[in-house]
Amino acid sequence: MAEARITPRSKDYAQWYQDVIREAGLAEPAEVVRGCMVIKPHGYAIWEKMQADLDRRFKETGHENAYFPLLIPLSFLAKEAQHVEGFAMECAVVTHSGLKAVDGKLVVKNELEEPYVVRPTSETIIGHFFAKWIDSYRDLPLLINQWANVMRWELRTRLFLRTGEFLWQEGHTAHANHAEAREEVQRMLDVYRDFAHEVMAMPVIQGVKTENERFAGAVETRCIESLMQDGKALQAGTSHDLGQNFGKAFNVTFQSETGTREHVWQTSWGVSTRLVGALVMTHSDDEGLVLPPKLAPIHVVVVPIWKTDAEKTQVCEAAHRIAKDLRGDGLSVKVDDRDNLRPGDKYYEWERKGVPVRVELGPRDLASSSVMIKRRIAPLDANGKPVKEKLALQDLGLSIGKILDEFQVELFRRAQAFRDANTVSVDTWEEFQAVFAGDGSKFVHAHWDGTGETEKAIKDATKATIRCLPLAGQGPAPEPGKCVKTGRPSARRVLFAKNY
RNA sequence: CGGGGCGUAGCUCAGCUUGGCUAGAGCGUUGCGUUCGGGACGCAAAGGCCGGAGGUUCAAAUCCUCUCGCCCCGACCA
Repeated sequence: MAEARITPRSKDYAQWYQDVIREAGLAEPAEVVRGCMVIKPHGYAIWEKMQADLDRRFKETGHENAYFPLLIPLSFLAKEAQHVEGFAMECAVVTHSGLKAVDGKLVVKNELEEPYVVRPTSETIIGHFFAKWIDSYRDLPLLINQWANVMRWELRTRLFLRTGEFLWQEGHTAHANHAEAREEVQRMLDVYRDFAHEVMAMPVIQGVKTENERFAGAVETRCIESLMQDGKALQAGTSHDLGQNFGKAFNVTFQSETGTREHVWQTSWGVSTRLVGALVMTHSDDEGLVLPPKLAPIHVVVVPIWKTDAEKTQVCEAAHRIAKDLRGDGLSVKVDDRDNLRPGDKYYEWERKGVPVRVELGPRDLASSSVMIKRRIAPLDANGKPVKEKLALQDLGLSIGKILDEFQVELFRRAQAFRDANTVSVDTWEEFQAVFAGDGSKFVHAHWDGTGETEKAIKDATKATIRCLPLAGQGPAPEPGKCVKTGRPSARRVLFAKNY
C-alpha cells in the first residue's frame, strides 16, 4: 500500500507544504544557520528556469544587469527615514573583521570604524552610485536589474516563503519625471503578471498596497497577489514608486533639458525564491509536487519495464534512443533505468518530484511501436487507477509537446477555477467574520472606509488584511458602499485575505 | 522576541515518568538470489559522541542548568 510520506492537505496544510518540499528534494533547513535554507538541485533548477525567463523579459523591456556590494555602510540606511524604520530590526550587521585565537577559541579581532549591514534590499547603496552615474537628462532613464541574495533577520521563517537569506532580483530605475517612473512601475508589474500567468500558471491580482502595507520608503507599492490552496494570499511580487525619496536622500540629481537641476524619480521592483513556495502551494497535491511544464527541470521521465535480461537490454536501449529523439525535439528527458527499483516505486518517486509526463516503455509497447504515457495529473479509471494514454512512437516528441502545452493550460485553468470558487463579495461584518473564522480564509471583496485604524481593527478581529486595492478590471466594478466594519462611506471594494 | 511542542541510525519514531548490562523497531541503504505494466520477497550486512556543553551520581539517552536548531501559535515583517 501507499506509504504516507506526504501528509494530506486536509489533515495539516503546513505539514503538507513541508512534506512536498522534502519529498520533491527542493530544499531543507540549513540547520546550522538559523532561519536559512539549502536549496537543493531540483529546487535550484526551478529557480534557474524562473530566472532565465524573467531575465529575458527584463532585457526585452530595456533593463541591464549589474551587481552591487553585499555590504552596505550602516549610515546609508539612516538616510531615508521611512526606509530605516522599516528595515532596522531585520538587519544583520557586520561589526568586525578578522579572527584571533584567545585561550584556544576564535574570537573577533578588529572592530570596524563604521559597521556594515548585510543588504536587506539595495535601494540605498544603489542610490549612492546612481548619484555618481547620473548627471544629465540624457543619462535617463537608467534601467538596472540585480540578481542577488539578501538577508533579513526574520523572527519566524518558513522554507521559501520567508527565510533569513533569500535569492531575488531587484530592479532599480531612475527617471526624469514622475509620469515615466509610474509607467515603469506598471510595466514591470505587468511583466510579473505575465510571468505568473504564462510561466507559473498562477493567476494573480494586480493592485495597490495600502499605506500600512507599503514598502518602507515608497510613495506607492503595487503588487501581484495570489491565492494559495488554503485560502491564504501570497504576495508574489512588488513594484514600487519611490518618488523622489531616495533621489533626495542620496542626492541623485540631473540637469534637465531646460537647464534646471532636479532630483530623479525612482522605482524598484522584485520577485524572489518565494515564488518557488507559491508554485508549490498553487499546483501541488497530496501525491507531491506538481510543476507547470515551463518550469519543470525534467519534462519527461522514461521508465523502461522488463522481465528478462534480454528484455532489459532491448527496452533500455530503446528507452535511451527515444529519450535522445525527444531531446532533439527540445524536451528535457530523464531515463530511469535503475534496476534496484520496480516500476511502481519509480512512478511514485517521479510524481513526488513533479515531472509532468511519464513514458512507460515495455516489451508490449516495443512490439506495437507505441508507449504508454501518464500525465502528472490524470483522472482515475473504474478501478481507481490513473488513466494512461497510448501514444505512437511516430512523432512522439510532437505528441508529448502537445500534451505539455495542454498541461500548462490546464494548470492555469484549475488554479483560476479554484480562485474563482474561493473569491467572494461580502457586505456584512457577520459574514466577513464567518469567512475568516478559525483557519478560514478566501479572497474577499469588501468595502472599507479607507482608514488605517479600521484596517488594523479588522486585522485584530479576524487576522485578515487588505492585500490590495485591485487595479481596474481585476475585481468587482467600482461602486460606492458602506465599510464592512464601520459602516462609514466607502468608494470601492478592496481585497481582503489572511496572508503568508 | 513571548508561549507551546520537539531533537535517539538516511527517514519516522519507541525507550526517559521510576538512572543500571552490548540503545531498539519499521522503512530506507549495501550485497546475493528470486522479482519487475501502480509502492515485491528471502537471506546476509553496514549504519548511533542519544543536537551540543556543563553539572549531579558508583553509574546519565533518562535527572538538573545553560546553549544550538527545527515545528506550531502570537507579535514583527513582506
